[in-house]
Amino acid sequence: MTKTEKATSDTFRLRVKLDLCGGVMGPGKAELMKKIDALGSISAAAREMGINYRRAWFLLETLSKPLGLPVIVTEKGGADGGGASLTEFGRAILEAYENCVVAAESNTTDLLQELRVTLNK
Amino acid sequence: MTKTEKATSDTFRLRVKLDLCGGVMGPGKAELMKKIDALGSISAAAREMGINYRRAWFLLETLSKPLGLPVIVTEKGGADGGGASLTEFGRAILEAYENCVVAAESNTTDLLQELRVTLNK
DNA sequence: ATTCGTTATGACATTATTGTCATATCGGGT
DNA sequence: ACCCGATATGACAATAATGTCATAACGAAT
Repeated sequence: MTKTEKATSDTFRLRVKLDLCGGVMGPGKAELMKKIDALGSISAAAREMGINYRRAWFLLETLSKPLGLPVIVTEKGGADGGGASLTEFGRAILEAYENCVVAAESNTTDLLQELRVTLNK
Repeated sequence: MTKTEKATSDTFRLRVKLDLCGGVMGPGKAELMKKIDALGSISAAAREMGINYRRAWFLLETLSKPLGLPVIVTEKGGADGGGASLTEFGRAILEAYENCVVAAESNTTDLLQELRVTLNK
């Protein structure tokens, strides 16, 4: 498995993205934002996810820009070097995304089960 | 807008993909399969979708291969040059996908509406 | 035998996405 | 004054996804 290859599970999965006027929220950005919320910095979140800071920053940028509002607020320097936390707005769309995922999955698990039976998988 | 740029609507959208053991079913492949079902050939379906035959064929391949079963059955030559139609299996996963989309959307429209209000969009 | 529209691939070009490296700035602590 | 760990970007490399062009095989109809 190459370094960038996605680990596709051998099970059936529903994958949900939220397209908010061009700012797309998917599982990756959701995870990133959750980790920022928990860890207080982009760097730490990126490290835990195995992506570099540059990319993490870029993901947040591509989410915020089309919407015209920042999903995080940041500070530079200081004792701990700085940090980042979610804006109220950022938290709102994160929550909305997670709710969507739950709602979507709760209504499709039985459909997936049916299909699994059909395919003997 | 470049030729390959996706036309992102300025509304909120839920996008659903079905990962079936690595064979991924999304809106593009679903549309393709529906058109094949309606038109009886990959070529015609591809034309209507604005993609070339090569790509259409490739999409079906990437869906079938990980699952180990063909989603279409084809024939070459003959009066009309040949054609393609969905297998029972192909029809099953197409239906499952569409059901998933409906189910997912029906439970998330109000969440999206809430978010839309929050963002004044 | 030739034409026609299709399936089926190979080979390559172009574009998009993702990853890497480098550099600057910030501000408290030592 | 310097170090540290963070934000913030630029510039480029590497990989993945998509598009384009070419070619062959097929089989009924003419």
